[in-house]
Amino acid sequence: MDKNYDSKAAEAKWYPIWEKNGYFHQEPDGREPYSVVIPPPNVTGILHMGHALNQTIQDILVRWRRMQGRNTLWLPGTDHAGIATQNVVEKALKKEGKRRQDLGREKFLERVWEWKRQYGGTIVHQQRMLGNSTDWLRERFTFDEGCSRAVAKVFTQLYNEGLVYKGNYIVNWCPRCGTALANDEVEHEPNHGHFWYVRYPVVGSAKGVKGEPYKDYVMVATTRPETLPGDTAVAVNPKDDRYAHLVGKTVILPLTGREIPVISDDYVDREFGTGIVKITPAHDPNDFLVGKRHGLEEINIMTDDAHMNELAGAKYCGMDRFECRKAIVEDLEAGGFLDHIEDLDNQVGHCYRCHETVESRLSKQWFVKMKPLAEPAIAAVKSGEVKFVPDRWSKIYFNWMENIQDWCISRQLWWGHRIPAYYFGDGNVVVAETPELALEKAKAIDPSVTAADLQQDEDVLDTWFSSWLWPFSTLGWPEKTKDLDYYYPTTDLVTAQDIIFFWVARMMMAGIHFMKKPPFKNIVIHGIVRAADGSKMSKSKGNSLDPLELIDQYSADALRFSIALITSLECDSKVSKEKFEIGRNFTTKIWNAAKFLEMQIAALGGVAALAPLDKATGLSSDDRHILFAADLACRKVNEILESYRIQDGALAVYDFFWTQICDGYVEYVKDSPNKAVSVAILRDVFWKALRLLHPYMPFVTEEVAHQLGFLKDDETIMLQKFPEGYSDAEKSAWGVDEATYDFVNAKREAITAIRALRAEYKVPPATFVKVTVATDVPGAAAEVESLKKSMRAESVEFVPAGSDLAMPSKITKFGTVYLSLEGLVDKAAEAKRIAGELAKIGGFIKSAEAKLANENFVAHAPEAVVAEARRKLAENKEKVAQLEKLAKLFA
RNA sequence: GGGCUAUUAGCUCAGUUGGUUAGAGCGCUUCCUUGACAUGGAAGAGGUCAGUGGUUCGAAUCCACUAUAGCCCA
Repeated sequence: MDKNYDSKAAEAKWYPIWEKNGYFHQEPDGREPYSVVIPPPNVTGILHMGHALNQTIQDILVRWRRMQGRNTLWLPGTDHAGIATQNVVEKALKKEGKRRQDLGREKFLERVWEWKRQYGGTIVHQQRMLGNSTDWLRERFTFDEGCSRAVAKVFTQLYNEGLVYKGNYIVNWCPRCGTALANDEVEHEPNHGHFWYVRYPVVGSAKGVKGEPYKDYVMVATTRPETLPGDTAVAVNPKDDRYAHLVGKTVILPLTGREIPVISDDYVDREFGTGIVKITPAHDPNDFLVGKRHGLEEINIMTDDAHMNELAGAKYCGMDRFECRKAIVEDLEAGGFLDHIEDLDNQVGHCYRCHETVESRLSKQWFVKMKPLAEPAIAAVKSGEVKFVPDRWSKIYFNWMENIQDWCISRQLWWGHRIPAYYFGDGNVVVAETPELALEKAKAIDPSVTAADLQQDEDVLDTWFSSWLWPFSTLGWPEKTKDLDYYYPTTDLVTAQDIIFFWVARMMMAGIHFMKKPPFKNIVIHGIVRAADGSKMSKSKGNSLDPLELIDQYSADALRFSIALITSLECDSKVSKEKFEIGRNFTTKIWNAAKFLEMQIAALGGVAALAPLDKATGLSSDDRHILFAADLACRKVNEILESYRIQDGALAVYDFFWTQICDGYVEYVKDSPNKAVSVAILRDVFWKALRLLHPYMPFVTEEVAHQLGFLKDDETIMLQKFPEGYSDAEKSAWGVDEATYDFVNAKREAITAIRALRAEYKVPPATFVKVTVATDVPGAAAEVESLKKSMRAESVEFVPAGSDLAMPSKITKFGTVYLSLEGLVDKAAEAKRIAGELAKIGGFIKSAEAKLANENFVAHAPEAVVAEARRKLAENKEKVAQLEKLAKLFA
């Protein structure tokens, strides 16, 4: 093996081999399936830390299940990201001085597809760098032919069921993207705004002039004065006595002179502002509802790019909305209508794609009726059929599902699934999966209709309208495929909290509605990767880490292992670059330990010289200790991964490999009296450790497994059996039990004690010391050689427990260890040290005695707990007795 | 306004249903380049578990309130 591990070479070598040999791909068979669909990244996207975390978790689970022997599918793909992709191509067009309208719909779409072919593979390529074991043969795209067919079918079916409808409603409108947005595509952000207090004169009252206000008016507080020309009423709360006399009267809308009614509605908050609000049904969702209740006129005063139109009045027509706000405020001021201005912090909606301030706008859009779909989706989680991990996310899910609103699914874009609704004649509409079927339906209404008469809806569907079908459209639905039958429902869905509503909840609804089964059994929600200061990573802030850069610097294995070790499912994680040194250092450690093993095997004359484990006899306590530790680690890791505790699993293998194998057993093997057996054992536990590690660090484990000859050239660690520990028969044959494990731990405690004493007394590292151990622990004396080595002692003598010597000592589970300093003992210092220890133990004894003196404790606590407390107390009392005797020797 | 979460060592985080003298990594201190590894080894310092009150024989863990921080929804 080379002196250093070349991660770049290993990663570049193994991934293509895995992919080419089809290790990621399996076909339906008789085994239990384990299937996962990847949250499809945006096709315009590049790999970020969020993907790295999300996909590392999935790959760990998938590789683990595959090694367990499950038939495993991890299905990759991307989504077509309507707005984002269209924006990218429009930007490129702009450089050529063109708009999409100049090309026309068909040409423009050709351009987008061209772009997709050229650049759409970026993230898919980057995912391979991570080592993802996704089945690339089954890669899908939300806008590919099959997914598009699924979308058309779903839209049609929902329309036929009355769950899709078209209506004139107020929607969130992004004036920059020129399209409607769903409620959850709007991000609300704090804004330092103003409250403008405006006087609306009451009709019939004496009119004033500038500087001499109206004698009778109502005072309206508004945050959006530019919408004033669209007002069609002012409203007060019916319970508000202050204004009861105004209800039914008419007021004059300033600047326009238009007369509008004063109405009463529960929606009005008496405490907010003046308790009187202007009602602008075409420009505010709440006002819209009020308007419907009271039959108010809806006056849309803005264009689709947020400029004022002719209905806003000649003076304002053509102005940008914010420009118009200024102008109207000035005019109100000039006309004596503006009373005063207050500062107000409020929330303003922004487009989640381009961040433009969202406008509420009245327009004709398609909606999905959500309540009927939500009910069974709620029930599936309530009944436990589908579980959230961690469970608390189910509360968030219920909260959203129970207050669900209809979903606006039409988008005024070109890039996306065009709505399969066709118009003809005088307001007729048919909805069908294909133009041909639409024509048939149309002919049923009017036999004279031809294909040329059918006008397809201009709008496309929200990208999420295809993503919500992902778990089954990707498996071939609406065809009845083998894949669909075998892999659906998928087992686990792994995603971050921020798309529970966008995606997870909707997939639940679609899965249940169209497949009659929820799309997955477990929904694993992990945190968000944050910058070191806790802020969100963003390109504009410049605080984001690039996973590809980290891979370049530290290796993919290091990135994966580090991220697994530092993130927990429970909360968001703060990461900084230095964190990835953990994984890199671990990789180095694995490589070096492998080199050691290779050398040991070579020294013995090759693998063939190793004694088979089942015939190994005369195992030492250290041999049995590492076998016990290996057994424990295997059991633990399996159990931990069953409950998705990725972080705990990483810690468990890390500790097993580094502490148990490297710090513990490797040191023993160097001087093992029975090398052939010990190296055989090291080889065995090493191979187990590599397989335990493989889901976390796929590349270095594959490379080392081959270098050490665990695998032939044409084999892969990916498909080896995931270790489960040793059989009871093996363990009993070898004498591997907890008692031996504890015995060696006690021995190591004694070694540490001597090393500590050496350090305290500044014994030079090269100096050999004389050690005495006072102990009754059975088998202790047999460890003399390994103790001599580890303590760097010229001699280790054993005397019966209770033999008090006038030397620096420490009390351990292995016995009391004494370090001979041949008359150089600083008596005062030693007395002080002993006094310190006595004080420490004294505190414990006091509390332990109080505890055991408490009858309630003895009566209520489980027997084992009480027994343990007694044992501890006795042990420490004995320690005190010894320390007191020792103290006398130094007095 | 409604809801969720967090607060444990200088930093980042573990601590599974309440039951040892609360752990890890990084950082820090001291020492060590002996043949796997200085991307390393050995030894060590460092915490009244945010605060207050309660339940309990027993609380970092359960409950209530408070403070601080963050997120989601309206």
